[in-house]
Amino acid sequence: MAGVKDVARLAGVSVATVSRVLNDSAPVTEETRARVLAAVAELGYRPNGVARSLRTDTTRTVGLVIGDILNPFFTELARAVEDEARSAGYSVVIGNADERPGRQDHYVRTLLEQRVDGLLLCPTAEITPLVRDVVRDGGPLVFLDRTLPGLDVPTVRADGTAAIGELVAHLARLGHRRVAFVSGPALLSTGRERTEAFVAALRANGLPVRPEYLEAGDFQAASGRASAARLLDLPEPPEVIFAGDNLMALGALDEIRARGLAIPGDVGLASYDDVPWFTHVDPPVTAIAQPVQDLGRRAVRALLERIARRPVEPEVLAARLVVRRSCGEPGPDRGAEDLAVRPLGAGPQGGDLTKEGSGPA
Amino acid sequence: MAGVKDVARLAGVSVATVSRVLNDSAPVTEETRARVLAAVAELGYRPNGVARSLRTDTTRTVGLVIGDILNPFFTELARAVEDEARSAGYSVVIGNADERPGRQDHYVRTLLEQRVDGLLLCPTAEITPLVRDVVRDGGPLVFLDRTLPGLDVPTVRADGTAAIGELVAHLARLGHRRVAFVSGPALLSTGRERTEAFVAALRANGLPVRPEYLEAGDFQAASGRASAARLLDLPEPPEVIFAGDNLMALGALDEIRARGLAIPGDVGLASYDDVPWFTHVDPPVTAIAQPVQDLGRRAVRALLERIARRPVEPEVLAARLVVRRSCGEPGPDRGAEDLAVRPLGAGPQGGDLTKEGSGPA
DNA sequence: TTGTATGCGTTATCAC
DNA sequence: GTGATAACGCATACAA
Repeated sequence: MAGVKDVARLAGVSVATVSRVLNDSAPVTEETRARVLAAVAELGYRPNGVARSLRTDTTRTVGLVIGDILNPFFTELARAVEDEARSAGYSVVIGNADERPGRQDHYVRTLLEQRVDGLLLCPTAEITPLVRDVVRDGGPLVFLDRTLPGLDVPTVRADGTAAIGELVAHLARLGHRRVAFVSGPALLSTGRERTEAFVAALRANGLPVRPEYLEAGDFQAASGRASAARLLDLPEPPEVIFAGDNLMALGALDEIRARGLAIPGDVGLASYDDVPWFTHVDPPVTAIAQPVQDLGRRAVRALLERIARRPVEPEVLAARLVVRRSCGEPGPDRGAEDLAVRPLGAGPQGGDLTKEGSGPA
Repeated sequence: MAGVKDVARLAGVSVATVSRVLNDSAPVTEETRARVLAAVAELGYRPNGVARSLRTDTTRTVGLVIGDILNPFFTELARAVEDEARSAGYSVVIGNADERPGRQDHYVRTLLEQRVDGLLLCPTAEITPLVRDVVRDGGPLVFLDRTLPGLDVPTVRADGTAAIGELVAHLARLGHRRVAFVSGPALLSTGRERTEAFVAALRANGLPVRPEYLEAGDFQAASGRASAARLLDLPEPPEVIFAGDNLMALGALDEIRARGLAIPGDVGLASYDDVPWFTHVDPPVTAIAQPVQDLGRRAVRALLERIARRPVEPEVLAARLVVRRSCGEPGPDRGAEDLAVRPLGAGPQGGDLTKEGSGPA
């Protein structure tokens, strides 16, 4: 493959001049510039990014380690991160931890060895020694979506406390008293916080807090299904199951369907995370939507600041409740107006409506 | 950051020995090896992959350019590719073309400059000059999911001809005669082939082929919605709309719901691609499932062969029909047994059942 | 078994 | 405005 040398020879200039033209790092005669460009085109020269990175000690690349690439929340997040990074001239290398600390470490290590300029990490449950090391080293690092306890790292995340409060109040208003929650891993901020917010909301609304209604899942569909099964097998099963993320909601849905139960007649369902297909489930699923685009955008901006060695503040965005009809909300069994029909890709946070499904006027 | 030199100095050996220990590329005394490893640990040394790649002319990295990261088909594919690549010691860098030739080229260029060892490309509709160049250069390249006409590149893809034939026969048996198809871009093999198979199947089943029932979409949700709108506005609208991919099916679903139409009463719906939530739509969506895992796995294997400079044959896998109830299939309106409840992540091609939803015995 | 020295392709420093 | 050359961090050919 052709290198700067070949280009230089063909254009009758030095390698230094070629480099100057390619990076316009110094003034060059219009004529020589043309000759160089012609040579580049003729040889089909493609600069060697590896060599360039070695020399400049920068890769114009950031790493993004997500929890689970099959989770629509994370793919939307990845999409947002990529858009923002690209517009800043950075490439994004995605690593899929699959919610496994081992995999996470694999990618963190790989990305670090690839010398990415910065790292966006949605940490898995455990604080691994590697992550601790990386934090200590002080390289550009931003936690996204999740925090880890006791680690001083700038974090961009959403807070669902208020939305969960609204949801529980909403359920209470609908007359429900037995509400169960399938949480994520307690070691994860997103797991712990949602549980705490849920319990607090129960208390605030005068609903009983029953330990057997607090299931511990792992954000994957299978655990949602297993938890739903245990809840439904209880002598006194809950009236509503609130899943801690969209995959566990899918799992719960699987279990409910498999038992031939009706929603919300036999059991209601609500979910943390909103995904496009929730509007097409029968009945449409009441959910809490995170500001995914914003999360991604801000995380990239924060990381770029860190890369520039500037300090950044943690950012906490608010999630919001989207009322549909899976919890026994009043409204027609089927209708046009009460189904959110938002353009896909616009993301859940577009618009300022906080309620859907109020039915025809 | 610490380099081999520092490690060498601390361990009291030469840089060559350090390298030998780290890559065990040559025999080293157990004792010196221990000293080196100790030094590595003490310094928290992380090898510089950039320098290594420059020296060895290999990055142990492959590029994967997908059509759209918000499309579950592609994320499942990416997942499969990553798994297979990782087990072969390769990292995967994902680029999201967003179905735009410009973006595709951006990532192809970036990946090439990053000197990935091989490239997996799901080409967008147009043959761009860049892609033509890359093909001509003859580097390790494999097309995945889609082919481009007139380009001699090894391709791994699924063929839905038989499954589409089955679907149309299925619809004919249900008594439908007016069936419309929303295709992907005609420039894409996946767009063209599905259309051709559809038309051929109509003829084979004695159903009329009406030009106004052939809509041209672009594999994105918005186009599915627009196409559905046009079809439903026809003086004689189709009885069933068959969407060329899952996103256009989602768009069509949006439009149908927005009009307050009943499925399958007012209009039936079928989709190419199967996704987990199709089982939870009301009614569950009849679909054609692609062997996504296999596609990803085989593509990686093919690429590794090309990296090793060995020739590979194109691979064509079969898609299969999954009958549910969105086309007026008989069966209860709701039930446990007729809803596919497959573990998420196992993927649509697990098992050999070709029908779901036959109802209780 | 170990050490020395060269070069990978580029950018940047310094002279001219 | 341009050219010669050192250096980036590592792997390896060759020497010992």
